[in-house]
Amino acid sequence: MRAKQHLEALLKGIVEGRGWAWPEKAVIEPPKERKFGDLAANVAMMLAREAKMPPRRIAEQIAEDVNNQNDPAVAKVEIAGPGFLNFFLTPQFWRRTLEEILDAGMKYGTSNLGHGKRVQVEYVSANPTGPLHIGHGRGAALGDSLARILEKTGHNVECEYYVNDAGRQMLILGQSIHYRVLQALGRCPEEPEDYYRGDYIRDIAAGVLAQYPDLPDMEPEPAVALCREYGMKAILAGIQQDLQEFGVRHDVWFSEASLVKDGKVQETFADLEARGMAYEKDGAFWFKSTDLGDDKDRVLRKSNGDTTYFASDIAYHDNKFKRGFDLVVDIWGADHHGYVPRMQAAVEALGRKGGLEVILVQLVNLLRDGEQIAMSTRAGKFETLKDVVEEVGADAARYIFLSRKSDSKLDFDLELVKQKTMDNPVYYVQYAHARIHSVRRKAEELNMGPAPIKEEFLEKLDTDEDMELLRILERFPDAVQAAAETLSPHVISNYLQELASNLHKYYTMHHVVSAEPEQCRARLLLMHCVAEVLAAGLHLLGVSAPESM
RNA sequence: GGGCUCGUGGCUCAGUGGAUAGAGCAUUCGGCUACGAACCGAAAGGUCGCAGGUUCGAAUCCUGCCGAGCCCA
Repeated sequence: MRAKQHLEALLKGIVEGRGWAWPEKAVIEPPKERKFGDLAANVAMMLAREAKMPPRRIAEQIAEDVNNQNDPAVAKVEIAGPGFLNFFLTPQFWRRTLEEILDAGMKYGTSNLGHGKRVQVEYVSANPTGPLHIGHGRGAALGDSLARILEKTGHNVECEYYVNDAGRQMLILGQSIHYRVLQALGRCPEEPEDYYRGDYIRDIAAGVLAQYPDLPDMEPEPAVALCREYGMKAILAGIQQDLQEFGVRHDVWFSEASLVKDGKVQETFADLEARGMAYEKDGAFWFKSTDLGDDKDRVLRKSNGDTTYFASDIAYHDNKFKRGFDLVVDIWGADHHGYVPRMQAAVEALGRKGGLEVILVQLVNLLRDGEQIAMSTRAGKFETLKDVVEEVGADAARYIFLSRKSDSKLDFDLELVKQKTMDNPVYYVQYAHARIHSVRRKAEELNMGPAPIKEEFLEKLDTDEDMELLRILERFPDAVQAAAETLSPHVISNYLQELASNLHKYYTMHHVVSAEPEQCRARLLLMHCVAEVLAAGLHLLGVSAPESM
């Protein structure tokens, strides 16, 4: 981060000094190979057209200016390939990273990218009709981690769970429970056409019966309503507990029914109509989504007076923006992807174009020893999130979810995730952290502690492996920022993988405790900083950083 | 039939306009009488689904096709 900024400022001055505009697409980034230096700039190539000169000629002129400036951070600059400027920075420059990490501690990597922008992240939002399954876990891990990353980069974040407590599914839930109540009493009720068959329904039925003994003798309609309310509360309480045990935070639990009750849906209808984005036709009320690129207009209120699911969703998003969020991030299952253009159109119709980001999370394929485990809430066959977390642990589950892009489907093999091998990289990263603490404990027994930031110690960090670790540490803020910009936590897990790998290599090649005292203390300082960054990164993923394993 | 997403070594995945495409697993070989071997080193393994196009340069952008998954009709 610091290195990038430093070079960009330097180069900008030079480029503008020569009368060229700094090209928007110019980048400064670590090259693929170490021999090309610490950071490479492609600015000369980007300028070729404007300057009407071959890229290498431009690069030569820039390099000359760089050399004339005698910048203390730049050891040398080379021109290579089609016109890259390859920068080699001084060890002193890289070592300053340690001071930054010591000063910032767990706050290292924090930035003000978001400028306090208000962001809502809505995730999980599963219907309260059954326990969370493994697919919800993926959305949960992603949403929670994104919230942490956005907060670290200067956004003001609020996490929300939308409770779909108003629709037909809730009626079916009530009917399912009622059916099981009657069945438990041996009354042979008629089997509903469509109902939730999971065992948890029987448990809820037993609970509601214990609390309302006269339930079986009530008229069906109030009885089902009672079952519905009781069941929803019970299931929601279970969901909340599962999420808590998974380490996931929601600030607000927002009820769909409250929107309907408060007349928000009608308000939004009126708003859309006033904007010319909705109309009455054939007794129904329509959203004019074709104006915004959808392939057909969508019904908001059917001719029988019922409002659609989409209608309350529009009202819900309207409400979100009215609560003052600058950006709303929704995390949905990929099976809802057909819904995205419609929702985006609705947001645009409300005058909030660009205010909604939808992240689609692909399916999780749950396996055991390579064999697929069937999942279906309705049929009651699924491995719940709770069971999976109990079996493999929250850390391992979260890390697997967050180490892959959310838009590719994921095989989650319970046996592989339990294994402590590189098939399950969470242990690799955690082990690096634990190892450092093990060294620290050993050093403490000998009354050795990390060196202070002083040149006589710092200059002991002079091997290739020292430099490589320093360069990676320096890049952590870049990784956090990239993760925030692309809403991709897997950028962090990739980074941690690389840092851990280099730490393990360092550990094997350079002994700490048995080195001579100044060397030892310098290395303890470096290791301490690596541990801090590992912990900070793992924290962004919601994964623990154990001191021993 | 229309749409969305994906297609990268045997397997799981990074890389989304830059230099000789990277990791891990699996395979083969090597490394603990020094801080934790849940580790490290080395070898081998790829026409980046296929075909065109855009440009100084394409795994990356565009078009068409093939294949997988999902959604809508």
